[in-house]
Amino acid sequence: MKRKVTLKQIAKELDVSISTVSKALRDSTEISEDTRLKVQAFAKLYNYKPNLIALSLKNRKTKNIGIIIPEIVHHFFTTVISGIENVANEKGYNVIVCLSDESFDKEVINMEMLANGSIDGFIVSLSKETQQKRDFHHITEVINQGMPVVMFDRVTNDILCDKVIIDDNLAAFNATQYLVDKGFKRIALISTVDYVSVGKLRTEGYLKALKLNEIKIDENLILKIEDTDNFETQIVNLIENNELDAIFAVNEIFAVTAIKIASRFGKKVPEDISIIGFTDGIISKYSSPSITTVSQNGVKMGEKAAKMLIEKLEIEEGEYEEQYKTEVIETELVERESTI
Amino acid sequence: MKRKVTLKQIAKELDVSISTVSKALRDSTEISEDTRLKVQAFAKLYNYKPNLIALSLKNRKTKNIGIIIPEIVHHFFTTVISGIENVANEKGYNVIVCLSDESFDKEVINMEMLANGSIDGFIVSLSKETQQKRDFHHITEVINQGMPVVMFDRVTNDILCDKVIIDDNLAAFNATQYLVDKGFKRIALISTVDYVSVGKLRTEGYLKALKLNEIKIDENLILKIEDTDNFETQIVNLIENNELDAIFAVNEIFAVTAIKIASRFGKKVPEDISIIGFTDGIISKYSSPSITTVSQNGVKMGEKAAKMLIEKLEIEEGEYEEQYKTEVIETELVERESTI
DNA sequence: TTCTGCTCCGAAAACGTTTTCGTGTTGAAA
DNA sequence: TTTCAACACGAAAACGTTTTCGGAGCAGAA
Repeated sequence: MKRKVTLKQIAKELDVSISTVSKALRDSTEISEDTRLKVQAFAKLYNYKPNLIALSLKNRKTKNIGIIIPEIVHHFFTTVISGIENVANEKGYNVIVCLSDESFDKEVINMEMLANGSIDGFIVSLSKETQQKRDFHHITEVINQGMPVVMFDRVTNDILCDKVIIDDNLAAFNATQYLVDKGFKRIALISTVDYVSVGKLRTEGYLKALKLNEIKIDENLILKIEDTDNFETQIVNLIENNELDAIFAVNEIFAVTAIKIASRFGKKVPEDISIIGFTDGIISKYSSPSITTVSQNGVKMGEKAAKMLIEKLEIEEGEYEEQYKTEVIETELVERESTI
Repeated sequence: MKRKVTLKQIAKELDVSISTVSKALRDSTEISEDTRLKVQAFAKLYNYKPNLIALSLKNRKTKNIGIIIPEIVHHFFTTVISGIENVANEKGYNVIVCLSDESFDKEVINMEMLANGSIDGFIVSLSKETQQKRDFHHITEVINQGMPVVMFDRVTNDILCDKVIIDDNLAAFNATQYLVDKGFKRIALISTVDYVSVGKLRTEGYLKALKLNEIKIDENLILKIEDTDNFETQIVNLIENNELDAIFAVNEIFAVTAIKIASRFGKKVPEDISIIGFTDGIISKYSSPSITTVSQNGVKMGEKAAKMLIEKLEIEEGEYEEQYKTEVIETELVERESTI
């Protein structure tokens, strides 16, 4: 068990100073070729690698990016992480992942933890609880400390920073319009409660499409699911008690559950009822019938977010110009078997 | 934009020495109550938090755990991460995630990167390429440096370290036996190539069950899928050209695909053919029919791995006893709709 | 008065780097 | 012989902590 070798040890061994070793390894012209080669050979032999913690302390840069997301067992978020990793890795950054578990407190604790030197910048998607409380002091705090933050997907207008989102409103509008174009009139919506930003926006898009096409809005066809506890029975009620042409669900789980329940009531998908989901995840792809869905392209979101963050990090050097952008990732309707 | 306050600044402001501030904040008896309270009040006011990088350097402990996995867009691995996070968080550790993308080189680079001070220990699941090359020098190297490593799921006997696995052989045996008990004779296996450790073990379990029950082994019923490219057509061949009672697939994707293809050939699941998968992920749960599967409990694996690692980390202080354990997480057959 | 012991605090080292600023030695130019 | 630049290297500071050790000041005892 040989501990990692340090500059000091090399210096001692070769009977030169630490500074000489450091300079030799960085090919400084201050050092004669003789000693330079000697040092480099020795370093290579002992597999010297600079200690990154020491470098972090010296440079006040960690080359780490902190990610705070509500959940990791969630296909969309993993695709985002994957995208972030792609570009982070390429630019020499590591990724520290923290889960808020949809809890405000954990989100705060994790952020404060990471903010104390462990990372150079944040990529965040807000927890449900945070969105509900509308308390963002932990975010503003790190921003005030000069640490760049990029928010994605679950964002808020109360914070000024870079953001990467999809146009949830438009995507929902397009999905609904797609159903309208197929001639459906009784289109149900399975959404989440309004304090989840994306749920609200998607609901608005749905409503807009109906209004534009002069379809009467029937409140009975709009389901806002509070929590994932007993959402099945709520969907049962929706399908059992209403005549439906089509359903637009704001996520995969709701969509696939709707399919199951529909077929339980003898309604075949897509023959009797068409269903569109949201998020092009594993479920949509492998469900039978496979699900027509709004693809968010999490990888692209992650890549974009990481690019924006790293750009800020590397610029920060010079004068900082407080210019915040909001990037909108285009969505796409992936047509599969769950719609006519 | 106010930068984070340091001990030095507090010391200057209150006109005491840095050591006094440090001691006061740590409630040392060396400091009079007067100055102690004064310092603490000031620190609280300016929201002082110790810089973790400086602490890492001083203590030679980062309180970070490095995770290296082949893929993150993979339900099983995310559940493992989730489990690791659970206990890591509780014990005050952060988690740095790196993806090898199933590539040997990326695995090596990531490990070397993290080994240079960023973390205290590793939790690793080997990439396919690494398993194929059987080159584990990067692992032995960090172990030799005194850095604890815990491997999970995709492990190797060539390395001595703590491991967390499931009994793939037994699990596969049980699943196969379950099918035999239902009276099936012509049971197909959809597995991966042998160099993937778990694929090999599961194949062995399948064979063992057949032998034990004196069922003739038909090589035509055994599919070893090399890569995820055109596995569909291979499964088509299997189902089209053979009379099958049942299928045992070594992962969810293979299982759900088999279901789809079977029904494409007019064979209903489970009436005409029973199917068992592996990994109790989202697909198995939401597929229709939902899939009977071997549940690995990734969360538990992650928790166990993290516990073992942290235990090693906190003991390491005293004398190190080279005692390596291999924990076996029990599996469970989750019965659903895809079997009679 | 001198010694002992206690209270309270500061200097300095250490963790592993990088970098600035000397400084001693050489050789050549004046 | 003196001066000066070039060369090669080292000392030290800095990043932000913690901790050891030493010491100043003071009170009480001898």
